[in-house]
Amino acid sequence: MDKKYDSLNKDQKKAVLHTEGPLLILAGAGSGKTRVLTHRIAYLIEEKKVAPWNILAITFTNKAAKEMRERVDSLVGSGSEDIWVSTFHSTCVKILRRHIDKIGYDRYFTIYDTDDQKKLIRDCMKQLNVDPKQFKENSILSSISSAKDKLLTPKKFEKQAYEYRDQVVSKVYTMYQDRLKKNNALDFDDLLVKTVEVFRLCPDVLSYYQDKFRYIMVDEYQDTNHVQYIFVGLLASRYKNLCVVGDDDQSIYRFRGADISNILDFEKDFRNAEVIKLEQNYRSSKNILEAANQVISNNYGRKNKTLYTDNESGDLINYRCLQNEQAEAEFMAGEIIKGIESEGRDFKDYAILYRTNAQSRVIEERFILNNIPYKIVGGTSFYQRREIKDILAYLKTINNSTDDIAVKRIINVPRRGIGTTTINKVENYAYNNDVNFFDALCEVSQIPNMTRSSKKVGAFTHFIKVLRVEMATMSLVDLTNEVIERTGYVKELEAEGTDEAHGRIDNIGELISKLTEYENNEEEPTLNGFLEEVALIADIDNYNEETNVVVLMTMHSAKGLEFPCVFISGMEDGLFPSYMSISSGQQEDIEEERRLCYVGITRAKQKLYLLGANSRMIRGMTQYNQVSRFIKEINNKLFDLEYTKPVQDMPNEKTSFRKNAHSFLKSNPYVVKKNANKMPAPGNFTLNYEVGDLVKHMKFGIGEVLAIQPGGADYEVTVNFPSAGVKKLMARLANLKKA
DNA sequence: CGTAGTTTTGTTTTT
DNA sequence: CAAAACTACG
Repeated sequence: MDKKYDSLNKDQKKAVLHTEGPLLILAGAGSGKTRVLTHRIAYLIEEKKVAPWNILAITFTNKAAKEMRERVDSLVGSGSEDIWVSTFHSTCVKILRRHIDKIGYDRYFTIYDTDDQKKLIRDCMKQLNVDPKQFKENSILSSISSAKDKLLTPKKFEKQAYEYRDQVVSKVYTMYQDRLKKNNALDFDDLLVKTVEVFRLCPDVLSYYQDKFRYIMVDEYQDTNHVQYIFVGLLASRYKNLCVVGDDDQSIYRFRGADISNILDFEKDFRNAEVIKLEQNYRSSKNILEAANQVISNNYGRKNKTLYTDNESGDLINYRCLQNEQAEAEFMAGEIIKGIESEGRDFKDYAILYRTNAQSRVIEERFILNNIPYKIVGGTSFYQRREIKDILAYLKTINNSTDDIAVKRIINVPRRGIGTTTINKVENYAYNNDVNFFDALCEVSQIPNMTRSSKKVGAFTHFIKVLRVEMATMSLVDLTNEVIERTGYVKELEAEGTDEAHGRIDNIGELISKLTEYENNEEEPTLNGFLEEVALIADIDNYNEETNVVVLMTMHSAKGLEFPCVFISGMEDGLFPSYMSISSGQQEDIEEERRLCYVGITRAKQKLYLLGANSRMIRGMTQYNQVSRFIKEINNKLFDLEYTKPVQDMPNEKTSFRKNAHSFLKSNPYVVKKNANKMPAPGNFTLNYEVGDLVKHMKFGIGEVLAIQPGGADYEVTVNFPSAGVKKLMARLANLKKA
């Protein structure tokens, strides 16, 4: 056997060599599970002589899939391109593109994202006269989605809808599903549901894939939902060479239907399943790992395992409660600068993790001010931007005119004088004659009282039809440029002339380059193929750890990643754990948050900061939160108390019952008070300018110094720039030169 | 039909 | 605090 397998530890090796029959690998955080998976695939191909095309590996993100393929490549040399390594969703799309016609769908279906789903649901509610005040589309959407997860068809759902609300949902669900089919569209849940449907209705198709995928591996098994569980079960039922990898402590997608019992009951589902635990952590320092273990030990119903590491104890954990979210951001910026200047760190060594995407804003503002390069992963992603969705809607309309949602999106964008009254008339006509929206538009002359707008509608449908013909002889980039040109989309933005409009134009340029990239990389680039790729992409897929920038993301997005230094921002009750999880009163909700905390902590290799703010602006309201309960679950011996300085002024008496970091630590027996009040000196450098001087800044140009204040290890300099206004800068970062 | 101005609403997390 | 939804007017 090749010596590359010798680098594995005993348990890892056991997992690699166990190739036949069901296998559950309980892989703790940082225990090298990706190494195990890649080596296992290599072993199957090299030593067991399994054909690469007989292997299916399912990962959580496209990024993970790509990485896995690359790593297998470097282990086995070649052949990895024939392995199916992809996410659940892309795997299903691949299967459905070949076989969905067997259950009465068109193989060129489009994929609806959450935005599209919401619009369609709203249309259905309108049609059914469901009061949107009484029934929120979001809650209806999540009911429908969870019904699909459980493989409840509209018919089955109707049968068990006893309550009034369920009956309403049932009506909407039935119509929604019907409209999806008419639009020749599938939503995310459908990708799984329809694949299972194909498998169940067409035994020959199922049989083909069972035989093809003799060896199946599923990563992040703790986050699979019911359909995914059924999907895997169906595929693996013939050979039973199913290897699932997961960690029940890292199950963080319950809100999306993930069912933790899939992993907890694996041994029941597959008798004689082998179970291997990977408990040695190679990632984090002892202190960090111990903190993580302490937090997670407060959960019930876990698989019994304890992570250990041979790594050094490392630094203590830096827990701090700052005055407000601005101070929190400022502190992070300062620490990063310090690390770069005095510890030789790079920007890319740092990750900032938070509970909610909204928290990124303040941090982003601070980083811009301090010239810290950063990248935000998640939130409103590129493909969710209005201008991008608009252009894509044109492409979708050209690609598939039955996609009502896309057509409606662009029918009057840019304005061409087709307003709500016209649209309503066309909509009614479409509904009454059971045709698609675009077809109705084409038959505009049949619709009564439409003399005025029929000309404009005709021009629009003609435009689309022309492009549809031209498409055959054009590249995708040319087609898109043609759309932009002939609609005057960019021209209109130029006329606006605002910063925002220019940003949108830049984004459209970015879309063009993504199209170019797609056309260059793909052997057979098609419009449909591009739209599919776009639909299934997640923001994390574009994250590149090589780029030397600080990365900001939610703890959910950070799963599977690791960084030398990690900040977790917003360690406050009500934010993390979230208000929702506290107020629901359900133990499970808090436990899920705790698992998320465990995920967050275990991302750190060397240095961990847990930060909170005394007050924080949330949705326009200032909130005073208590210290997160998760902080209290960590033994104070692990905190670097030297840096846990007290929060001085409380905002007012009303909030005095809330514990701040200081009073908590004071009342805690573990606390050894050590220089608790000492502020770090302003550092060993001096400023060569003073108040009243003119200074020069890289970005803002020349300005006048209004004030200089010592703050932490640095000076905060207030400068009035004629071009940019008054800015507060950290002296170390701003690199101001006397002018 | 389009616009500007006003009111309401919402936030966990995402393939 | 924003974005979305609504309202009133030309």
